[in-house]
Amino acid sequence: MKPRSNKSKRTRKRIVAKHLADELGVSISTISRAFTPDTRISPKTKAKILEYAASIGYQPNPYAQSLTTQNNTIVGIVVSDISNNPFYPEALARLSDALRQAGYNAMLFPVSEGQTPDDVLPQALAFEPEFVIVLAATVSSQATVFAAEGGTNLIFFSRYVPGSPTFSVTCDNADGGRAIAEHLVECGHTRLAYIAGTPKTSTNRDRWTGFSERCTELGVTDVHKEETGIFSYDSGYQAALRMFARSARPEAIFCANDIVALGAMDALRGELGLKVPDDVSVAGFDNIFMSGWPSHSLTTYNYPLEQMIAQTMMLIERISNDPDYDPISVVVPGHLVVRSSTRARNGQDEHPAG
Amino acid sequence: MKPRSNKSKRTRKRIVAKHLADELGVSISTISRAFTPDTRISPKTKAKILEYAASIGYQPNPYAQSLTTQNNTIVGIVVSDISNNPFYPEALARLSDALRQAGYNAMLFPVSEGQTPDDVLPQALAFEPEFVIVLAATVSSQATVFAAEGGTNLIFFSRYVPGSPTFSVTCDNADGGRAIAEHLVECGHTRLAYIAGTPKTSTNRDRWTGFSERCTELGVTDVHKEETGIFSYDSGYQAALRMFARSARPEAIFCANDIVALGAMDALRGELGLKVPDDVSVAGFDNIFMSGWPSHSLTTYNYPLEQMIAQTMMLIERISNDPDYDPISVVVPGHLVVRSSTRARNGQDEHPAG
DNA sequence: CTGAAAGCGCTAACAT
DNA sequence: ATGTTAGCGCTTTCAG
Repeated sequence: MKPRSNKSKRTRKRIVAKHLADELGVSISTISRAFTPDTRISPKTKAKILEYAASIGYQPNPYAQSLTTQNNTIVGIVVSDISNNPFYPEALARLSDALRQAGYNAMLFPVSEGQTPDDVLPQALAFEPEFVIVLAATVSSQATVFAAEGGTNLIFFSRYVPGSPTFSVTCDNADGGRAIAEHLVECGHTRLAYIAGTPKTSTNRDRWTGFSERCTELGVTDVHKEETGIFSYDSGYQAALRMFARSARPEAIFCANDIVALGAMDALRGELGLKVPDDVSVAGFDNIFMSGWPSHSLTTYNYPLEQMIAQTMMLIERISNDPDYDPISVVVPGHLVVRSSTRARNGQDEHPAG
Repeated sequence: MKPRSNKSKRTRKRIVAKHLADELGVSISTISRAFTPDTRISPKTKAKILEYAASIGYQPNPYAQSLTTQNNTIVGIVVSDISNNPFYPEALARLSDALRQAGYNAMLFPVSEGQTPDDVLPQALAFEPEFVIVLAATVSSQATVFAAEGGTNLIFFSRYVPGSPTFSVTCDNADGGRAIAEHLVECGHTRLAYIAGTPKTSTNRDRWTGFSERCTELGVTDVHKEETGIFSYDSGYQAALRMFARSARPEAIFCANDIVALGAMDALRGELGLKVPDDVSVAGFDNIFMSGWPSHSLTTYNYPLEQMIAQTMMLIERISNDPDYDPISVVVPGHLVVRSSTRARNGQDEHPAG
């Protein structure tokens, strides 16, 4: 975190509070008060100062502010495998936007290849942010403790650490798995299959759990699980090929996410010459924008990104107002989006559930 | 940029240099020297300090550092319409990764709906970053001046401001347009069309210019230009429908980017029942990962993201070492990627040009 | 090679 | 309502 050499261009002259004070014939404190809410200052002088400041482009130095007030506007965002799922970048974009609108500044801490979130978390903690949002990654409980000691709240977005008392905002993955199970069974399918994503992730685990449990409840026991190493197009593609190379072919496939589903679908149609949904139904999870394209028109479970962002911001506000607010897991439900990749029964069709 | 209320959890006790000084029986200055390169300090004490610091997780306060040294590690990244093109998020992710590896910290400044980059740039400038990278957006020359006055270097990524002396790193859009033109003509097409993207962008303009100019050079004069308001799937979809509602249908279409091309392709195949490339050839620009999917297998021009990031980092290093380095425009060439959305002639096929 | 002292730009008591 | 003073945690002369 050490400052870099920064030879000034010409003679970079920064405008500081003293300049305004001299120019307007007031003290430096008064300048400060004009920029600090809930402080005693006459509206007249405040207006005068603000106006002059705007005209010359003065803004209080945030580093000095942080130093004196002992707090700052920075929220760290730790992200990993961002380009793997087209949904993460959007989450990142919206999150940082929401943060900015709430007066925070998002600082990005990408986890590079070969690194773990634990490697980059300290860098984020150096800025002593009130919050660090961990997006699509897991962090050791060790690191969690470090953060807590520094007074930083870790918020897991779209992931959670089971058993560990941390803040998290996730999609209701189990409910999604259940919804898909119901839908496929309703379509009349009895030989089902699941194509998995990254094994150790909570998303993968919970989607499978919800799916298989609901299947059992509905009396469907022929549910195959096909493992893959990772959430990816190619994973889905290869998994589908493997499954259909066997004799017992499924009638319907639920994929761990849309990307995997899209891959599976392309393998089924392109490589195996099967028709979707006539020969096999395919469903995904996330409802990424490509899933709505006519080329795939994928049935899926909508990932409630908007609400998750909103919940995250609410959480941040709550914690900010009450530092002793206890860790909670916010689980946001999504909804089924039926398109034409699953066999429609009785004229049932696009059924916009939300 | 004003600090937010931040009541401490329990009694948040930050570790500061004085603590180490007391504990190790040295002065604060010595602690500082242990973390500052090129300073006189005995290797022994330095090692002792660094070791102890690591054990208790001490890091110098970056705010204090910035205040005293008058420089910082922050690089602002101004981004807009990030979710419109799946390529931007990747650029963002890689850029911030590269920055971090170079010792910088990426701070995100998203341009929200209804805002312009000019609205958020001041927020970035408040942190007095040495650099602000402007991604996929344009900034008024007015704002450019403000930045320069504060000593901040603006670097346009994937955009440039014609005529204005600024730093920019762009893809060779004109070359790409030319390459596609050559390819389509080589395929034997004579009635060509271009589906545009966001009108005022340099990417859209340059791709069209290169394309149309090369067509002319090659003696092909029947080139239609179909405008759209924006780079999007739907733009491509609708534009294709409009074009094919007319009597003079093109034989080949070059789309301003892959997203537009994918939309056009789906309209052609799904809605109009045409075959690609048998009835019409379609080419895009960017080579986003979906373009390689079997479902579309789109011929395109590879966007040299990797090299552009590398060039950007080189630029940053140069400017950092020589603050009077004059503004330059770095233009990075990509290469043609032929897939099966364009009619192959003489057994010509996937021809990996890079 | 190390310590003491000054000061970066600002905010927050404390006076007035 | 405004000015004065004392730091925030660090780096950097300047002494030694």
